[in-house]
Amino acid sequence: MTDRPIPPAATSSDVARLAGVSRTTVSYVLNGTGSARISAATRARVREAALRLGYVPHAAARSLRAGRNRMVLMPSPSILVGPLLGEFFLQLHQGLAGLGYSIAGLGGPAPADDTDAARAWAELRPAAVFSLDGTGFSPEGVELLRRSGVGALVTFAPSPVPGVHTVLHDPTEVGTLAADHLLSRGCRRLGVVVPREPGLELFSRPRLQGVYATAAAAGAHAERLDLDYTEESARALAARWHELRLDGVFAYNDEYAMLLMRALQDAGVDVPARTALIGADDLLLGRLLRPRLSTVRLVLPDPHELAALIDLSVRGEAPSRVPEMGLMVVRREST
Amino acid sequence: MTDRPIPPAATSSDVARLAGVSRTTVSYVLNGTGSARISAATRARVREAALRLGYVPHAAARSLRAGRNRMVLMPSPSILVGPLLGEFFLQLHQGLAGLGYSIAGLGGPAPADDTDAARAWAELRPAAVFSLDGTGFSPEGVELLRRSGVGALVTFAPSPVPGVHTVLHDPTEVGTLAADHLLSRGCRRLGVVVPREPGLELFSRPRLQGVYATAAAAGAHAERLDLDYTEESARALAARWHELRLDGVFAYNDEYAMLLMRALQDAGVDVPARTALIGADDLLLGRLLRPRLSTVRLVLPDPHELAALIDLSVRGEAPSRVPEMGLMVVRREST
DNA sequence: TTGAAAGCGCTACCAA
DNA sequence: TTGGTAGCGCTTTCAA
Repeated sequence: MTDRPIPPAATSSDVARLAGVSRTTVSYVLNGTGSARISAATRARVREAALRLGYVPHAAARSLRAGRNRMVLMPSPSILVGPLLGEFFLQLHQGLAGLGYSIAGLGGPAPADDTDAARAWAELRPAAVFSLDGTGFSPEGVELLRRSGVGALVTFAPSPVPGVHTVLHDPTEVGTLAADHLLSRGCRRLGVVVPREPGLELFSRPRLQGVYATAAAAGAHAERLDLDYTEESARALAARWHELRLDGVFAYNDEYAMLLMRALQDAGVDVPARTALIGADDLLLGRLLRPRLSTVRLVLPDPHELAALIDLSVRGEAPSRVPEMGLMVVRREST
Repeated sequence: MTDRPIPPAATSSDVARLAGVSRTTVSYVLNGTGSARISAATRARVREAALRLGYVPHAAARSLRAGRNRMVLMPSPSILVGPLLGEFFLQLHQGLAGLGYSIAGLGGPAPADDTDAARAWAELRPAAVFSLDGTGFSPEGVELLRRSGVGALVTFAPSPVPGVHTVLHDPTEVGTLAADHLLSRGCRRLGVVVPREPGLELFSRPRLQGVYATAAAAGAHAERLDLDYTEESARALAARWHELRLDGVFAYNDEYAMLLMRALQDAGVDVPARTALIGADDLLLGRLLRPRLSTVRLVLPDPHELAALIDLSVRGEAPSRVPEMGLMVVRREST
């Protein structure tokens, strides 16, 4: 890190002075607002001056004056970046938060401080907030954000969240599809692998519920199998396999499915003959397992459609429809 | 989405009016600045009014006035969130960018618009920018950000980036360690699996170089094996295995290693007897393979130390030292 | 074709 | 203990 003293940031006044024009003119030229009315020579002088000074407009001042903002906030749960980096970011956030900083980007806050999160975002007066896992969108959070003039709130959720554009995705349905599939393969005693990792409960619980409901409706048995993301835990589970007498298992996702499959095979349990196994998320690794892993695949909505929706909503128009998330069972060899 | 009209955001003037005090007093109370000098009764009235109005301070106005900001920007490459979501976010970004929005959060811009990215961040006048993969930290970008008053720039890189707090991590070293390990296991003809995915080149190329250099120094052979993240590609590679006559392979990471191991085993190539195989990143899945996968493990720096460093740097003090990233070979059964 | 000036919401200096 | 007020950097209306 060089410690050469840094010149203070150039303002539009500095640019104006160097170019020998008024701030008005600078603004017109740089924003192309009244450009047609400014002579080419002046335009060139202003541009040159801006470049020379390394001028960068001050977003805060601009949005303060404009009364609005073109920033879209996309906070994200640390689970999305995997356990190693996720943990790192989470702790980094905590450290910075403790020092009084707010963070825009990876590894969002714990779901605990829900309306705190909303408040932090509201302070930034963004045009939109896209909270993947719904953090910050409690009723109070939504109220707060809307009253702060945030134009569009978007999330993924099983049922419409009031005041929020909800991309419908019912995690229950993942469990339902998996259970339906297992039942159609003749299974009558189902197990559901549920991760013990705390952050995942939000996703795992509904998947479990889906299996329960479907099994109950078909008069089949279903039970929950808690699992740590470790070999030991999987081994312990596999050791109990005889007494469990399960003929079909839905694992939270393909990684947990792989974990269990390995343990079952090591314990001499044949998949799928003895126990059928299906995962979720359709990771490549599922195709590399032997037997190849059946899975429930998620189909994300069209990003461009979503972008257009956000824009529409920010501009105060009511979008006609919100895209949905799709699901499909991919049958391979493990079921 | 309810379409109930939203009241305009409350300002500190609104709070002052409702509480029957001046804006000064509101500011003092809410920020605890001169709190000691404000009567408890007044404090309570102000707090009550703020709550009733759902008042949220306007970060832009505040940082404009204060001349500084407490925001840390952590843009992130979409690779980090996996291929499915990564692709989704990347396209969402593009869509929004096309509509004139700037995005803070997941799935940053392509490395192409490097100084564009820096300019976008500079406009926000954040206290710090932590760019994991160094995007935006070209010499021009750094200059731009520093001149815009950004207090701390942090990144991971193999050698100190001028003007940036660099958490030293030499990806070359990953290749070096892997190659050293393979050589120590008696391998003389090394292969290096390099992903064809474009975003990964930044990381894969140095790892390859590390192997080349180490092999050359030991008088051993090393060659590059391009691989798509698909089964077909791995199968095709395995089919050429006889002619390649390699006795040791370093795969870009554990996932690619798993991909190759599967293909090799399907082709009847014994690992490690015929060819030793080592991955990187120490993912759980490596421990689930048979044989268990050897790997090069990354040891991230202490997040709290990093947070403290950022704070120090923002406050204009020169931190004594920047934490480093560590590496270690984890030997299992595949080598 | 260009400039002067008001004002966005907030904080902090100075006065009362 | 509290209030008046200036000014952060920018855009935009109105006037020249």
